[in-house]
Formats: sequence, structure tokens, C-alpha cells
Amino acid sequence: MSKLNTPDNHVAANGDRPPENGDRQRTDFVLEKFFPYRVRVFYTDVTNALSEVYQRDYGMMPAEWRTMAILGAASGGLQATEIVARSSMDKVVVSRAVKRMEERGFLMREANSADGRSFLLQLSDEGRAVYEDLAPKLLAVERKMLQGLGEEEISDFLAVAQRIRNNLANSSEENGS
Amino acid sequence: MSKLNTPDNHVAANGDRPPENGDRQRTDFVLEKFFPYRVRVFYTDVTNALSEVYQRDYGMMPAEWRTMAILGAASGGLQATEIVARSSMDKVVVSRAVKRMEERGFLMREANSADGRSFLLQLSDEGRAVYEDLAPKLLAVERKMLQGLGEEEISDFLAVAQRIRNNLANSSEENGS
DNA sequence: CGAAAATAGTTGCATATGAAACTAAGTCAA
DNA sequence: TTGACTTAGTTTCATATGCAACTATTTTCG
Repeated sequence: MSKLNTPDNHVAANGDRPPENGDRQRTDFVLEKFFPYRVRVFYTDVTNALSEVYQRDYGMMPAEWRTMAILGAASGGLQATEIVARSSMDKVVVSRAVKRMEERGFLMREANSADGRSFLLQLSDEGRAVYEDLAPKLLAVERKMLQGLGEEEISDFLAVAQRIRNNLANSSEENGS
Repeated sequence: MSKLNTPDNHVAANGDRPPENGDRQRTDFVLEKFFPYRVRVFYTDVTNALSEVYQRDYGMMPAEWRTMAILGAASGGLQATEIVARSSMDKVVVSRAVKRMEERGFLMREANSADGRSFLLQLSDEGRAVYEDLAPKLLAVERKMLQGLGEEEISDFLAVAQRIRNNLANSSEENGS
């Protein structure tokens, strides 16, 4: 997934040359009306509203908070792999978040007797206290951003988002080139 | 805006200590149901669908494409500041995107006779050809992601997104700490 | 069994990012 | 006019990111 921003090792399908196209069709493309642009602007606001809280209160970064959110809800220890699966974060990102959280005393790793390659992760008492402090605050941010919206509006919104995701997932064909 | 991820120079409102909270309230927080989490997953898919195209075809990165999108729609030359304003990107990001696009021959900078601090930017013929190639492809991706959705569903979706943004913008109070 | 393939997690590298500092140019007002 | 302030844009620096390569286990199967 996501192979964004890899400037020079791209293998351009057409050798990076623009098509010979001197006729100036003046394509009518307006960024401000472009759906993905609006999604980005929306996403940026949403994600900043959250990170303000955990960044301000505990200097945590998004990956750390997400890791904490998963561990906080779990009963026993979890493997890093499960966090990767459930957070949809890259495994490198999870690895580093875990490392940092361990350094800060927010989580503990124990050897996994069932599999010597992995560790079982869980929040320390301190980490759990942070979680118990943060989770309600972040739920409050969620409540705030959704205030004035009905259940149905929200579920419709999410349903549309899901349909869009499905549209993108089904077949990578026909998207140019 | 966005002061994400600044691990160690944060000034924690409470000195980074978790609250003394030994009572294990088992906050019911489920990441997968958390609205902002879903927004992120959605956003990631949307943005990846686009960047796949301009990254694959021209090795461009998001900031470059967005800069191009704005310049492509403009008639005369624009200042970088206008691109910043209209793209909602950081000015550093725009500065570097412009530099790279100039190096690649996609845009031209001329001195701005009206203001010696700034330059007027516009697409070169080559840049315009790329734009004319990419814009329809990206509009096709947009069409694809929205396929099967009615006008109204889309406008409702965007309206909800806007209301959420408004909810977040109005007053930074009451979000914890 | 034992070699090949798969998996968990880490690290190296190349690059993206943004805040803050900086330079240069313009504006404002005494 | 000239000094203070503002603005445009760039650079520096510290950090985030993700792919690919790596180590260390575990699984698979001939």
C-alpha cells in the first residue's frame, strides 16, 4: 500500500515525458471542488483535533496513541502483529511506537512463550493510567466534532465512506495511463 | 496548525505524569468504532488512489500535483502565497514543490514587477501538457470512487464533513486537560 | 529430519515534513 | 526619510515515514 512520495525511484509508465499535447484544452479542474481535496482538508482538521490532546498532555504521537488505544481495550497481552492488523498502521511504525512507549514506561513487553519471535505487549500501570485519562478526553473530542449530528446522519456518512472505499478497492483497472 | 509529533520539546500541561488513577475503570474505547479512526482509514484510501496515478505516471508527489492543479486552472501567473492559501499546504511544502517542479521543467518563475519579494508562477508548456494529461485521469479516479452515489448523497456527505469542521473550529474549549 | 519458505520484529536508508530562524523586500507612520 | 513592522519565500534542523534488507525464529513438506 501507500507508495507515496518516492521521487526518483519511480518507474514511470511512460518514461516521465508528458504527452505531446499542444492544444491547450483548458481542462476544467478546480481543486477546491475536487472531492479528494475536500476529504484531505476534512481529515486534517479531524486528526489535528485529536493529536492536539495527546500531544499536549503526554507528548505522544499518533502511532503511540493508537497503540495505546488498542492495548487499553485488550484484556491480555497482544503481539505487535495484532496491533498492526487492528490499527492499519505500518509495522515499522508500530515497532517504533512500542519502543518509545516502553522507554517511557507506558508498556511492558514479555517474551511470548508460545512464539519466540514475538513479544506480548500490555500497558503498564502508568500506561493504563494515561489511557484512562486520555480515552475519555478523546471521546469528548469525538462527541464535540459530532455534536448536532443525528445518529442517522453519522451512519449515513460512514456508509458513504465505506462505499467509496469499496469503489476504490474493487479493481484497479480503468484509472488511466 | 498541526503541531503533530514533536516528541521531546512538548510542554506537557501536567508535566507528563499520568494522573494517579489506580482504579482501572476499563474505559470502553474501541479504536475500530472511533469516528476519527474511520476517517483516517477512509482518507488513506482516497489519497492513495490519487497519488498512485501521479506518482506512477510522473513521479510527482502530492504537493507537486496540488500545485500543478492550482496553476493549471489559473489564467495568469500566481504567487506562491496564493497557492499556499488555496491548497491549504504549508508554505515550506509549496516552496519545495515549486522548486522541484521548476527543476523538472514543469513550471516557470518570473520576477514579479509589482513585488520584488515574490515570483509569478505558471506552468511551462511541458507542465501544462502534464496537467492536461493528469487532470482527466484524476477526475476519472474521483468519478470512480463516487460511482453509484447520487448527487445528494455526495452533497450530504460533504455537508456533514463541513459541519464537523465547524464544530471543531468553534471554540477550542472543553476538550479536556 | 533438515532445507526452504514464511513470519515477527528491527534497522538502515532515503526522503518528507513542519516549526522556527533567516533573508530580502515592502509598508507604515512619525 | 528612516526605523519598526510586516510579508514572501528559503533554509536549517529535528523528527516522521515507509520500503527494503536484515536477524531470528517457526512452519512446511520432501
